[in-house]
Amino acid sequence: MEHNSHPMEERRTMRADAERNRRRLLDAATQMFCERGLDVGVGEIAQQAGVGRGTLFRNFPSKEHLIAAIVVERMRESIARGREALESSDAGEALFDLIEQSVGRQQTDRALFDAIAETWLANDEIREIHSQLIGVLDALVQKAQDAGAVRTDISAVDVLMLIKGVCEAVASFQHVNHDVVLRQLDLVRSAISASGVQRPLRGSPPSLEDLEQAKATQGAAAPAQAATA
Amino acid sequence: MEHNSHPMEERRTMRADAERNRRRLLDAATQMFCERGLDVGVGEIAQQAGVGRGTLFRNFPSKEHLIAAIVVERMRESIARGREALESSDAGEALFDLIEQSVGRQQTDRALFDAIAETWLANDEIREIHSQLIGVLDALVQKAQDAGAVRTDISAVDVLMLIKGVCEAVASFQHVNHDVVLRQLDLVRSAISASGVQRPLRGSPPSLEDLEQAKATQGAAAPAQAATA
DNA sequence: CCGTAAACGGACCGGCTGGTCCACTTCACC
DNA sequence: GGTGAAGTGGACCAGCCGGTCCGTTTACGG
Repeated sequence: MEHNSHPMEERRTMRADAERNRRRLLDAATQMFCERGLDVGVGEIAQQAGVGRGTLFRNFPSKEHLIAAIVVERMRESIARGREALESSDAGEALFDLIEQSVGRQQTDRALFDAIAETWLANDEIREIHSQLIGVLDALVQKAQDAGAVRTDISAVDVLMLIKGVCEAVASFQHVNHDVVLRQLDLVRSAISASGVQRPLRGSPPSLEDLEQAKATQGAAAPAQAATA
Repeated sequence: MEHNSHPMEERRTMRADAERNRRRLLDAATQMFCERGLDVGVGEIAQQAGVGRGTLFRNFPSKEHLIAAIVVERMRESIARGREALESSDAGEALFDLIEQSVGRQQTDRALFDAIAETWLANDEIREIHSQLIGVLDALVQKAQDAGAVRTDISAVDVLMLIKGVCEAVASFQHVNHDVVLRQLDLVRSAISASGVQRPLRGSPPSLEDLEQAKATQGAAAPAQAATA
């Protein structure tokens, strides 16, 4: 037995040190990406994790795979927090809290959302998880709307974009005073809350497809285009 | 002519072809940065402009200088549009329009705001222009507040961050359906409009200094510095 | 026209990046 | 403890990047 597990199965067990190193890599990379953006070098990451570059590339076939792994991990966490929020009795507050939490977590994380945006189509796993995330958010928004806390003409995608907006705005003026962030969050709250709605939003509440389809149309154009002078 | 102009003065006149090439470079770079982000190579830019790399580097001592030049140009345009908006009789609408315009212009421009964020401290000229921009925006917000269209507890910086947020959110999910953008703009409008204010914003209206000071604390790490000029 | 300084462009450079390879170490099972 | 496979790490590679240099071309005043 002993090599009992079929070799064709996914790796059954990793050697303890291997697993530990993988974790270290993930942690170091997460931290460094968050602090310094997506283009920190793999060498630096490996060093920070206390392993050699070879180890990094055995665990993650390419830098992109590493990024993808981190993104997946983070999104799983987000989904978990979303599910938790769904349990709350006050859906409105739960939603606002979730938004605030998300921004707070990403506030110092320059790169994570970037990574999602850049890789989400490239990787099936990420697509899948992303749609789960939207699903949870959608349920929460729905619940908050039913509770009368949130205006009824918005969708989870709208909310997601608001969150991303705040994250990005904050990130790009690095380390703004925390008050500024709180104010932005208050403004978001004011934007989506049910009371004080004066005019309906243009268009109709977008769904996940509205993002994916859009992305597809321009996927081809990216690398091409020679000069033509 | 007289080489009348002192040689130490700024270049008085450029040779016609030189000026034309500079313009081409600027245009090509603007377009490419907007479409494909800040890390398109200088070679490609030069090629697209139909000149050699040498020409590029004579006009702009480094890639960063090129970026800075573009940013300055764009910001000047923004300021002009802001001044125009100030003339309007309906300050509220003028402000909303300006926001919508700004987002619209940047919608396909992945990189411009990035560039501002990354270079604004490094380059005195950009700092100066940026503060002018805030000034104009401030006047407009003020006027809209006096007209009762905009809630009184926000500042130009708040508005700027909102604009940036929408731009970034849109940019990172590249080419989202235009409806989604309009909805975000409506949400912003709803957030900052005077009617329907339910609760005051936390903290106090931030000023330009709140951004700069924040930036300064971490400025040490910046890449600039060598560029004395 | 002609002379010349300005402008040009692309060959070239050093450095850095993501990614590969393989001699060596370590774990885990007997 | 012995043994072999799994795991390791750093030397190494190719390609790309921003930036320089210099022989050639071009605009433009006379």
